[in-house]
This record gives sequence, C-alpha cells and structure tokens, in this order.
Amino acid sequence: MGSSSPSNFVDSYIRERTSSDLSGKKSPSIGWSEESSRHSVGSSTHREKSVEVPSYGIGRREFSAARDKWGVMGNRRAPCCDKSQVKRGPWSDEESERLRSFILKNGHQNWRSLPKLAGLMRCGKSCRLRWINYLRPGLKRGNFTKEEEDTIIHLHQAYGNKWSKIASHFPGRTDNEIKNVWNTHLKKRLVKKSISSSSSNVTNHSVSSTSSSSSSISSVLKDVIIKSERPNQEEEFGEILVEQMACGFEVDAPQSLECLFDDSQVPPISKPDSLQTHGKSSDHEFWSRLIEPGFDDYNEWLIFLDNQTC
DNA sequence: AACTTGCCCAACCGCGAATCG
DNA sequence: TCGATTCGCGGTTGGGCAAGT
Repeated sequence: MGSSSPSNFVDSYIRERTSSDLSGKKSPSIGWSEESSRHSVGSSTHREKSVEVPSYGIGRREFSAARDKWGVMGNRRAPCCDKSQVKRGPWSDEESERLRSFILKNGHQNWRSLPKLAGLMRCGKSCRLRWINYLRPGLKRGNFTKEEEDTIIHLHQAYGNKWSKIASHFPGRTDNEIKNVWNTHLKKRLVKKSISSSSSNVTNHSVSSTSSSSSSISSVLKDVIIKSERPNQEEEFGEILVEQMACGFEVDAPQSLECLFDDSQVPPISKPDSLQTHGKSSDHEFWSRLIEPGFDDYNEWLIFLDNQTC
C-alpha cells in the first residue's frame, strides 16, 4: 500500500493526533479540535443539534466521514449511507413527528428508503432506532420499578448481555433502555454488594469454571479470591469487578453469582426444584437450554422467577 | 458564583445474521 | 449457490445537567 493512500493517511492521522484518547469524553488539548466536537443545543427534551463545521483541524465526525467516504480502510465495510448528506444527532420534534406519522400511515417495509420517502434527512438506521426506542406506540417511559430491576438482574444471569432477549420480557421497554439501566445502575449495585460481601462470603463459595471464556464470572471471582488474601483491599475488589464487568464477562455459571447478591434484597437465582428431575442434571446444560427458544421449561422457570422476586 | 466532576441516556457505530435476487 | 443488501443487535460515545467543591 502506498504511503499516499487514504487509509494510510487516516492511520497516520490517528497515530499523530491521538496517542491514547480516541475514546475520551472530552476533546484532548491537542488532537480533536474542541470546535469540531461542539454542538449547538436547542430545547431540553428534544435537543436540536447542528454540527458546526470546524474552521481548522479535523474532528472525530469529519474523520469518520472521511474514512467512510474513502471506504478503503482495510477490511472496513462500506458505510450504510452517505453521511455527508444526512443529519445526525438528536432528533427535533418536527423530525420525530414526521417519522411517526409516516410510519403510522405507511409502515416501515424498508428502513433504507424510508427517510427519503418521509422527507427526512436521516439515515435509515437512525430512523429505525428513533422509532423503536422512542416513537413506537406502547412504549413505557419513566424509571424502572424495583421489581423490573430485579427481573433484569435475574434475566441477565440467564441470558447475559442479550438485551433484546431481556427486553422481550418487558413490554414497552426497549433493549437500549434496559442496557442503559444495567450499565448505569444494576451493574454498580452488584459490584457494591460484592464488595460488602466479598471478604466474608467469597471463600465459602466454590468457583466453577465450566466455560472456556477468559472473562467469565468465574475468573472475576478467582481474582477476588486472590485479592481477598490481602487485607483491606475492598476498593481493589470493586475495581477488578468493574474492570472485568466492563469487559463484558459472560455469565456461564449463574450459581457462582450467588455471592454477589444480598439475600435480603436480591434473591439468588437457582434451578427450580421442579426442574431437577427433568434429566438436566448439569446446571450448565440447564442454563444453556433455558435460553434456547422453545425450551419447554421456560414458562415454568418464569413462574418460578415470579415467585422468587420480592 | 464559578468551576469541576461524574452520571445519565439518546444516538451512533460496526458487525453478524437474515433475506433477497 | 452466492454475492449484495438490509436488518437487528450489542458496544460505545459524548453532551447536558445535577451534584459537589
């Protein structure tokens, strides 16, 4: 590849402009221009954002657009739409209403062509997301109840990060919403509980390692056990858990999670007694089959869950 | 009052799966 | 059967805002 190719330019640009902070929240003092990442803001609920064209330098958006335009970044796939021609950022009331009325009238057979037909300067994916997460009828807005949160925790034990699967148990809630509530509230709650119980509880639990996943809950617990031999390291436990949870460990052995729960608040999940005799002697097999569609015991398990939830 | 920090969540991104021709 | 297209999902980002200093 020649040194003048776009991909080389972009790659060297990355190296030049970002030593470490491509993902940082704030624009670094050297690197992405502050101006290029700034947006003007309108109303508080549906904030109107107009991306200001930078007068110098290049912002992340422009950089991304350039890569998409050239489309030659190694194995990078072609963009779904011409990003220079579409509006991005928060939706205005007018746009939302236009999308809503169009879909209610015409449905959404083809998301790609929908924005053009609806007269919206938006990417089809953006329209789909807006509809699913905000505009479609029957959406339940507002905070999650304690019961909902507990159920999310239980379902996450069974499904892992299968947010759409979890969301299917909550009519009116979106996968994005559940993902957000998990990442911002529930995950922290579990970590907090684990910190308070790790020293006393964790060594009393056997750590199963039924999965080959290197980021499984088992490995999290192993780390905690190792650290538990060092006194006064509670904060460290938390950091380890947060770190590994942030990496997205797979929940392969739900029973190992029990020590993360405060029994008085969140009951640990376990295989219902009534299912013990179904020839599924292996817990791992049970949980694996549980998340498969059409699993016969699924409804039975849900009833069991309802009875368990406080 | 001014500034900083951290949380929240809407929106974006890229990938794999599903569907189409 | 296979390549192209579209959809749906899960991970990530970044800007507003409330709380803290």
